[in-house]
Amino acid sequence: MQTTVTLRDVAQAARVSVSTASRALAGGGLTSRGTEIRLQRIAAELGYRPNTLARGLKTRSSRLIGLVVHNLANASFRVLAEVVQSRLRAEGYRAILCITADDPEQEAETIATLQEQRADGVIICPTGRNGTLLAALDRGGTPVIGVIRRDEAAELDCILAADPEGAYAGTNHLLELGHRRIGLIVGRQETTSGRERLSGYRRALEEAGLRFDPTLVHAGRYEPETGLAGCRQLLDRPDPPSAIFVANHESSFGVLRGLAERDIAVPDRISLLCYEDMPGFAWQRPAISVVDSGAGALAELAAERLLQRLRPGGATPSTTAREFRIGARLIQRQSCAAPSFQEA
Amino acid sequence: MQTTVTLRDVAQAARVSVSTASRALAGGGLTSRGTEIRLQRIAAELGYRPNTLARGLKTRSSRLIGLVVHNLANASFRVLAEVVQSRLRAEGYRAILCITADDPEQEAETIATLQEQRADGVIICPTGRNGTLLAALDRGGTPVIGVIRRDEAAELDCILAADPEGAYAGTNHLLELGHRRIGLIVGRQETTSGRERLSGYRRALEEAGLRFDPTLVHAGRYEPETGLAGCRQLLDRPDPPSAIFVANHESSFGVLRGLAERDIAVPDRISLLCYEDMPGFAWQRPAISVVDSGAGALAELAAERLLQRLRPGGATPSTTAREFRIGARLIQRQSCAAPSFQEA
DNA sequence: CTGTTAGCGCGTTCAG
DNA sequence: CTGAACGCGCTAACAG
Repeated sequence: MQTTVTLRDVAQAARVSVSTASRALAGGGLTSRGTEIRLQRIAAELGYRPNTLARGLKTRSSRLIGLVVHNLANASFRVLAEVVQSRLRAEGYRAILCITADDPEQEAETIATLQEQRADGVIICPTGRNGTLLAALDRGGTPVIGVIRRDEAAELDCILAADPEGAYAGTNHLLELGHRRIGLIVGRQETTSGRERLSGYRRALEEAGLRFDPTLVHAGRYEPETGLAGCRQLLDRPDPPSAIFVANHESSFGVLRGLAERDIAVPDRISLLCYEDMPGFAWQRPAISVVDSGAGALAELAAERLLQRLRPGGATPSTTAREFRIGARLIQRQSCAAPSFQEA
Repeated sequence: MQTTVTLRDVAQAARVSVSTASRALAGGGLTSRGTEIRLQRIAAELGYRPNTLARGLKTRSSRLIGLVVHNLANASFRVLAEVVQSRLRAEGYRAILCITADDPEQEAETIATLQEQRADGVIICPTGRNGTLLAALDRGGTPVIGVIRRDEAAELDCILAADPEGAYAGTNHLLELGHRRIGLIVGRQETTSGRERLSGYRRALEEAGLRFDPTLVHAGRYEPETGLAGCRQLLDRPDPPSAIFVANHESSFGVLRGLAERDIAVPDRISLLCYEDMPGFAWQRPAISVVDSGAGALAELAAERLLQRLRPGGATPSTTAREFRIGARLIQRQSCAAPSFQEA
């Protein structure tokens, strides 16, 4: 059954040596035009498929790239996976999907496996606890590109979102509309993005001459529940904010629910601004304004950067390890408006 | 730099032959306990990582599984990817993520590449145009499990959703609430799920003694736009339905929008029932009732079935190729109610 | 331009 | 229980 037709079979059928067959099929013009097309034909007839394992053993390149993310529920990771996969495929690479659940142990195990698999490169959103492993991998010759979060312990190429600027721009937008009390739902302060978004919010406030009020800030895990809890807490205040900035993507649904359960009209009563765009936001009613962190562009740059280092003579890490930022973009839809008089 | 430590290095350091080292690290008790743990230690010290490529060349097994889906936006595909990836990893396999965009050409190319990569198995949601290729792959010894859609041309193991029953149950639910005119937004009739859901809807209607009215049915591409167009069309009728069953997951957002833009109260004015659960539905206001097609269970069964065939002595296709159905489940939330008197 | 030779790193016979 | 030899399928030296 298992009719694995090998290069030798093709060579024999064509009455040439294996190496000639190899060269002809590689097609670099290392054989005469005649034998080249003849071998192409014979190979096709026999249904020959080169064995990537054998080739990889020889060339020390598996054409496999590790794509390591925390999950696929987050819109950014999803876009990352789709874009990276497609860009890599165009260059003859395949992506191994690795999901870590933001768990250092699973991440460590994943890195080890990727090493055994002789992955040619890795694109990873790090947990931050395995920087040493990642740095070693990179130094060992396997390019590693960090995305979204920076691993402080590793000197890696990394592509990040412009979170400080994005949060600043978003907050500013609300400020310009006239809001003075702006609630913030933000991610855990142990993460880069959590910290950076809070700092952008804070800077905008202070530049506008407003006092930073920590009680208006609700930092928590990346889950809808965080948004619901934060939203309720903000609404329960004697002096609720006139706008809420949900800078923790996963929490958006929770906030939406929190607002709806008290029949709070958006944007008439409270303005709502979210972070990281996703298809659902545009279809909501009112359509939700967002700070788009540019996951697509980030993914493309990550893939490009990796591919560049994969090409012969590609940049080595030590000389060039650097950080890129993808600009954030404010997308105005219908969920933000000037505060009602009552609040002003 | 590239300090690739090989089995030979380990053997030399331990002053044994390569084969002894191999056996010791395999750990099947083929060496003395002493050398076994000694080699384990030395290997660890040297940071030895077996080369999967070389091993695969020898054992004819890459430990790689092709995971082929149309996209990652669809909630079912997302769950499929997460679950399959995790289940496979537990057994030492890795998933290669392949996205086809439901395009037969990309699918064909993907299958070819997977063959070159010597994937040990494939889990695929087929486009339906490459059944021959898939069947050949399966017969060639690489187990292929079809999911979600059936490829008519290929005699494959496949795990499908219970779409006829799910649509039947959903429609019945609305019928029991007292609805008599139920609009249906459904997928393209070229797809199994599109046809089966329509037929389930139809059967429920007829069993209830109602005439099937094709003008209440809007079949279209798997996109939000389909839902918006269908919703508008239904609402524009002189006799609009009192309930809408959105049996095309991607269209849900569009229907939600269509309802909202005319300020139609759900479920007071119109009841809404969707298909395939996702986190967002529960967080909506009102929370959306759904027919859950059980993507998680489907993914688990697909992985399990594949693993089973991968194990030595696993079932061969010809003797056992069969179809599984994952039961659908109605999840009642708040978007369905009895029709208002005006409609009855 | 083509054939011959030699491994890539590992698992697995076959002797000892 | 251990070592020596072979080959998985392919590419890359080196000759001719």
